[in-house]
Amino acid sequence: MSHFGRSGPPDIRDTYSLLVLNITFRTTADDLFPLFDKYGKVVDIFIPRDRRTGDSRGFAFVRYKYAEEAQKAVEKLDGRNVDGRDIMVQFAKYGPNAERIRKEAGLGAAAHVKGPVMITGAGITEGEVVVGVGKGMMKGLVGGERITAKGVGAAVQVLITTRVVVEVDMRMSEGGLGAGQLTVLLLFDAVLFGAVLVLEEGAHHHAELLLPGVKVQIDAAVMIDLQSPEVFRHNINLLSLEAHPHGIQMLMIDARCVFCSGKSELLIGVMMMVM
DNA sequence: GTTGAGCGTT
Repeated sequence: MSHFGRSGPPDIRDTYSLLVLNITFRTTADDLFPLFDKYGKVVDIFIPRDRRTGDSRGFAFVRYKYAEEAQKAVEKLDGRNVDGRDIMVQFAKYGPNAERIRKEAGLGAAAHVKGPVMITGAGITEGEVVVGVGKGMMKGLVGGERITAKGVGAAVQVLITTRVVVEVDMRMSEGGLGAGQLTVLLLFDAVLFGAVLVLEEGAHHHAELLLPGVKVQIDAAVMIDLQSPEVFRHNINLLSLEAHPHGIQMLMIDARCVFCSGKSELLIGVMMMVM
C-alpha cells in the first residue's frame, strides 16, 4: 500500500508539486517515497494510471510541503537512475497550484528586498532606495512595480523561474548622497546552481561556466567613480544560478551595496548569456 | 506480460 491513502486527492493547498517523468511502469509511490523523502517532507505521491487497466502512465507527482525542499529534490534527483531509467524531476507546471507558485516566485523577487539601504558617513543622512523590477518579469507577476525600502542596509534577492530579462535598478535619492546608482541587468536563459560571484571594489569579473549542453557566460563590469573610494564597498552574489537540462530555470541574486561617500557613481552590469 | 512523450486521483 501507499503511504498515502488513495481515497481521492488529498488537500493540496500549500504544497509544491514535482513532476517526475520517465519512471518505469512498475514504479510505485512506495518506491519513490524513500527517495524523495530524503530531501524534505513529502506529503503526497500520485502516479496517474490508466482508468481502465490501472497501468501506470509512467510518471508521478510528488508533493512537498515546502518549496525549498522540493527545489532540493529537483537538484538531487533530476537525472537520477531509478530502476534502470534516468528520471526527470521538475516543478509541475500545469497543476492546480502551479499558477500560485509561479506568482510566489515572482512576488519573491519583490518581497525579498530584505533590508534597507545603508547610508552612513559624514554628512550623509538616511536615504531611500527604490527597487524596480523590470518589465521582463513573467506576466501576472510584479513586472513594473516599484518597491521602496527605507532604512539601513540594502539587499535584493531576485528569484526567477523562467527565461526573462530583469533589471533591478536601485537609486539613491535625497539623503545627501549625491549620485548613486546600482544597475543590475540580467539576461539569462539557463540556470546553474552554486555559482557565486563577488565583486570587490573596482573588480572586473568574467566567468565562464560550462554545463552539459549549455554554455553560460557571466560578465560583470564595475565602474566606480568616488571621491572617497575607500569608504565604498559593494558586492553582488549570484546565490544560485542553474542551467537545467529539463527546463527548470532558476536564478537567485543577492545584490548589496553600501554607499559611504558623499558622491558616488556606480554601475554594475551582470550579463549571462546562454549559447 | 509489451511501451516511453508527457502535467493530475476520490
